[in-house]
Amino acid sequence: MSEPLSPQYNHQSIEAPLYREWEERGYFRADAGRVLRGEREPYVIVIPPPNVTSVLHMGHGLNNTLQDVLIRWRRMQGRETLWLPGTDHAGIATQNVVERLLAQEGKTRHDLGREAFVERVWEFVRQTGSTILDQIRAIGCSCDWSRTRFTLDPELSRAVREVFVRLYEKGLIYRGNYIINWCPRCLTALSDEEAEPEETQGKLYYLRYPFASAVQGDDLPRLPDGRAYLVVATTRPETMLGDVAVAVNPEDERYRRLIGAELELPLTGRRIPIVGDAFVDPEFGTGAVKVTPAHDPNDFELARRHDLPAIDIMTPQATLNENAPPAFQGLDRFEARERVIQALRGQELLERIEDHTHAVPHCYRCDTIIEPRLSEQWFVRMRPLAEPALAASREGRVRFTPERWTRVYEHWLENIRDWCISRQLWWGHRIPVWYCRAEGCGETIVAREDPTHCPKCGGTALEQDPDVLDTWFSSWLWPFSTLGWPEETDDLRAFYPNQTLVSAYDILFFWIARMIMAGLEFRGEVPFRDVFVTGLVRDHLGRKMSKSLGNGIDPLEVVRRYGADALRYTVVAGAAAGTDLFLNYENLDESFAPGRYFANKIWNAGRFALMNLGEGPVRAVEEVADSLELADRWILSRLSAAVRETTEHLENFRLNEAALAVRHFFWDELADWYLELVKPRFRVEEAASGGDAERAVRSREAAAATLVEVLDGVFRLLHPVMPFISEALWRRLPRVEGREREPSLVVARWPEPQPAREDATAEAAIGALIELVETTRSLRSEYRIPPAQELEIRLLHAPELLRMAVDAEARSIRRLARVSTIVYADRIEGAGAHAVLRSGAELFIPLAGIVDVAREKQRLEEELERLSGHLRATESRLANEQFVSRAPAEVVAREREKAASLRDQCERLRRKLESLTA
RNA sequence: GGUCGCAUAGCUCAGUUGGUUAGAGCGCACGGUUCACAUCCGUGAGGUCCUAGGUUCGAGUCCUAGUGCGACCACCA
Repeated sequence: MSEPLSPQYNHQSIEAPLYREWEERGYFRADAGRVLRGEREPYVIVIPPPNVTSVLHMGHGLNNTLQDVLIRWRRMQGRETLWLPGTDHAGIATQNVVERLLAQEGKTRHDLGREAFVERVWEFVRQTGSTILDQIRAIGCSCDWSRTRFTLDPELSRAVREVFVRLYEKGLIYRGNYIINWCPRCLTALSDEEAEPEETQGKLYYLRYPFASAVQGDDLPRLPDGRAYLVVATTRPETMLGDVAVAVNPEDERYRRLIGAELELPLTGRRIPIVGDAFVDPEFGTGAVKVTPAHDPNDFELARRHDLPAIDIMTPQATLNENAPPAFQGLDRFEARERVIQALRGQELLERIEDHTHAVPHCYRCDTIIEPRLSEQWFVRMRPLAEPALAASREGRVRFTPERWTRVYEHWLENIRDWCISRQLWWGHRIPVWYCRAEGCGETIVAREDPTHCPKCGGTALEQDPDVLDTWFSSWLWPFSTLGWPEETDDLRAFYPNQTLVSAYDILFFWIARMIMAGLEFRGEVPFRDVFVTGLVRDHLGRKMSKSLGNGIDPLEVVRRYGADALRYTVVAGAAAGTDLFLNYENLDESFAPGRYFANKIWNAGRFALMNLGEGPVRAVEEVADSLELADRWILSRLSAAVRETTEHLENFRLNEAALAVRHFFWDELADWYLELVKPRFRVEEAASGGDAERAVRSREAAAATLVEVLDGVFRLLHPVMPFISEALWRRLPRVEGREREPSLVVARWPEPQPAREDATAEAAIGALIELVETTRSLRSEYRIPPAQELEIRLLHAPELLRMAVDAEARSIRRLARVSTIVYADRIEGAGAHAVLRSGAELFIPLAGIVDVAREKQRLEEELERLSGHLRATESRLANEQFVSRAPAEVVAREREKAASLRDQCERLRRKLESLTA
């Protein structure tokens, strides 16, 4: 308690021990019982589970800080608060990481075999699995670590199976042969959301397909050998080897009569028909489309309509297979493209090549170009799940902040497509489907428990589906699977639905929308009432932070250098709701300056206050009410306003404004003015030597009581955003007589506004005082008066409020403005600096010999011009009858007051100018 | 192609239902060894609130059009 505080805030010695203590005392742990007994309202957030192999990046830093602010604030409000942490097994991402490690040993997963490989991944996950969670601890997050979950935990796996079986039984899960997004590197199917379109500069190739037999018509172009041909345009010429038709629009006059004719597919010799289909856009390319059902989703649909076969010409690795002509077999798809073009050109079958920009889908995990591929996969029928999720947002049962995300969400649901959920991976939840291999049986078994025999034929030759589920198939259950579902646990009853979800917009479809669907389907209730959508973290050039660009910022490095609080304040204050946060990775000092400076300021202001307060207990403000001085009443009033503002901002998810409001109060009001104003009152001996010792003691007592009260309040307001520094200083506050204090700010109560302490008189008086000091300083700077030179100031027309403040704070004014004498005067003489204050007073500083008349005159003229401009505008407004009759009364009244005051000020300035000229 | 968002100080952004003389942080300039803090203190410069119309007594804020960015969605091969 009594060790001196260092002038620099040393976060390293403070943060880790405090965090350990909070955790040990169980402050972060939620108690379902208190909710179920009706003792407390719950407040629950589930963390967006980071990938188990990931390391903390600034996106986590931002997102988790925002969650912690909400959680800590609600906890202080007395809610039973649960912030449930955990990690995601991240199917493809994790499998890729371990496969890369194996590759370094020169092995593939196939060398190990499935079982050994999965064990290897588990080993890796056990080793690294808690890294990211420890990093989240380092930024101060108050998660309930006793409830940490992993999407591959047995309980969560059970929920996954339950969901699969229920959906299957309901007919919402089916297996089928469709075109899916295939990653030839990861060797797995992907969902539509996992295929990321990227604008790509490509080519549009115009190919000539000769007619197989003679056709009528002179208008058709002909090859040198006399055969007529049709031109088709494609971006992927290599797929022509799998063409089964050419389609044209039946309305297209150019081609209508050709429907039914046959073409000879070059390089293969196959005969393919020309079909008519309204899908074809006559405007694009030549208006004739090659149809490749096995390698394009549209062609696949078109082929179904026309009963055409699909010819798959590629292997899973996207090399050409045995269905391609021998010359192309084994070639990679892009190499094949070149060869096909060469071959066609050789036969004069390549018409031309154009540049063409189009969106090419890439694997969201490895960025390989997706190959649309025909294969048998499992799907979820989404339409029936989407309807209730749409209704939930339309009826306001789930709300998005910022609101605009509602439309994005609804648009996606309105156009939802079935979800491909099977992945050809080894790491993940195995699909709970078995096939009976018994002769002539072929039963498909979908079961919660592993079956031992076939329920149809009784045979035991069962084979489980080799595929695993999309990793998001477990994440979408996160808000309730983590609470024990499908068991009807206490946690589930107490903490579902959750209250708020905090997530970046890039996983709106992947995760947020699907959670809402799952919550409604399996619990009949939205999983959370509010979705707080955060922005992304970008670098100063606006690029998303990423490993490959090397433009990332390591939050732990920031914590090490400036402390968690500096990091937290910077990101909270810098991230307006829903907008991206820009940070310069090349200059951390600058990027994190707001938090760094503020933390230091808090530390020093706190240190100074504590030094003055000493160790002894102070009296409660209520006990010294009669001794409170103007400044005390002012700061107490301001505190109440700050409490109200901060709370309102938090309630509306304007966390940045909340942070700024606290900063403004702390720095611009408490530190800059109140601390300066009370300084003299803590020098009792000095004050007492003036005569009235008893009065000096009482004044000091009042100041101490107020200071402790205000610091206590502001540390509480500060705590959700800057938990460490606020707690460290708060604990050192002297005891207040007759009051119990909570053991920690973590569990301290959130302050309430105190209307009884709001004091318009004190606010106006101290406000006028501040203006006086600032104007004096400004004149000093304007006239280049040396800082050390003491001034005499004269006040004319000083209103009662200002006199009150000047009398109360004469000593402080002398010090803060370096003024030796303050005189109330009714006239002024001689040269000097002159200003009209908003409070109505006139300030005059005699400066004979320093101020030259010409200069002062010029300044006054400028001032007069400025003021009369405002006056004219105000008067014209008041002259407008419409304004006077229609504007709210208080606005008009305010305008009238303003006009009167401006008129008065202008008048005085004019007189002063006259006297100067005379 | 569709939808949405953004455009305010050198930079990053606030500005909540239209209503005092449009704000903050950083940066910049000038001045400061006042016993909490130079990660500080003081003072200051810097804005036709993208453009053009409109609604209104009143527009940074609402409407329309345009320009420029950005994002998301989408089957033009």
